[in-house]
Amino acid sequence: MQSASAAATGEPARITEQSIYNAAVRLIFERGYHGTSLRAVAGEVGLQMSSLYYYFPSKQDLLMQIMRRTMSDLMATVERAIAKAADPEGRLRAAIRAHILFHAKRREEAFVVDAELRALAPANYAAVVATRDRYERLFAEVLRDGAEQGQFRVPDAKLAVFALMAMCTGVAVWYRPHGRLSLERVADIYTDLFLRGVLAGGA
Amino acid sequence: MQSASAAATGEPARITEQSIYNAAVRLIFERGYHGTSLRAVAGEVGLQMSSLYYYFPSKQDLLMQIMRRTMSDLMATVERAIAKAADPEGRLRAAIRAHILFHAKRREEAFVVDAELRALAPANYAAVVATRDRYERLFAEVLRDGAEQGQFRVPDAKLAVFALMAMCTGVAVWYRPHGRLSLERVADIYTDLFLRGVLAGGA
DNA sequence: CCGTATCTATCGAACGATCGATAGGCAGAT
DNA sequence: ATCTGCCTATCGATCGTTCGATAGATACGG
Repeated sequence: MQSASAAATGEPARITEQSIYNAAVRLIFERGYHGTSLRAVAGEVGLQMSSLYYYFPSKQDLLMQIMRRTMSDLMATVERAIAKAADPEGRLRAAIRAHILFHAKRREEAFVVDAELRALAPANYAAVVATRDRYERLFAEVLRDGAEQGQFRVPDAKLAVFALMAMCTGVAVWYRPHGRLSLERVADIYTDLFLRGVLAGGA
Repeated sequence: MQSASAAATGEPARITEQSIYNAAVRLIFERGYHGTSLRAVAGEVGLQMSSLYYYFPSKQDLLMQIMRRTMSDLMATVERAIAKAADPEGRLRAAIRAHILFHAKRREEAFVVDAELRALAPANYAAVVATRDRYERLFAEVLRDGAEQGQFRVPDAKLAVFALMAMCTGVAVWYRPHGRLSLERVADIYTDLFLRGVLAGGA
């Protein structure tokens, strides 16, 4: 008596694996890692908990896969955006926009990455933090380039990146797909706000 | 054989209660609500877990007390800061500074308030969110005042507050007492960054 | 000043529930 | 006959909570 999910043969396994991933993301987003039981994840997919171990070696590993996949996609997205623009201002605008769009479109995953760092085992924590630092350096370099060329005025690039990251990552906390403001509008307002903050010129 | 904590008669109880509060804040800050066991909290204070129930009716209530006390103190601090300034720009500067200083000086408590909303029972969640909304309205009103008087240019006050809150609350995530930049310097940079972003004038 | 009752602050032991993880089996497709 | 995908059953550990007991301080009546 197996429920809704799968009949099973080759391809369906991939579907099941993705379903588990999706369910885990949603539940961890809602309740946190320690607040989410594997039984709840399995129930969401229509499986018994032990069946999850056919796809994932442990709960910790499941979280780690979410983090890895999400961060890798985010990094690639922002790198592509930066590469397309010519000057620091254009690069910064593109990077912020890409970051915000990503955090809105994949808000649950993005939020989990930010909120569940604490739940990682030491080795995993170190790996994720290292990747995050590489990611933040993308922005810091754009800021420093712009400052050298006189386009930006930033007293401290690292601090500015902290501010920017927190501000834009926050979109994943409150954004709702059919909210009062369109996503494009949100991205525009945020980008303008930060750029006006760092652009040279004016008092 | 009771350890370091208390000999017991009236006054010491207050000390014990405060110790439990402090230990809970620290552990929940580090490991999250669901990742923190009451046994760990008790162990930190040198008590048996059952003794905690002499001071707190439940784990959930302990979290709720942390939230209430912290939010109440934060609200009072920012309200005082706003009251002292005359014009919208001064009020905004004062409010941001107060918010940042609070989140740096009481970073563990402040972080717990932001990060553990999900761990609250529905009724508690509603209460805390209502208080948070009142708090954010303090900033929104200053922004709207300034916009009406032509000092600020904000396309959407609510969105600007979201950005500001995320940005400044983030200080509690990374701030360290003896870091590279002094707290005053951090507050200045953040305040300038946001104010340049919302001040009228310039392109 | 003495005995007795009450209060304060803590303990150790135990509760049922739930956790992540494992072992072994079984049905169906290849 | 094997492999794939899932099951049932169970493990030991740990969770939050409750309980009765108790040592020591305090208050009170004679």
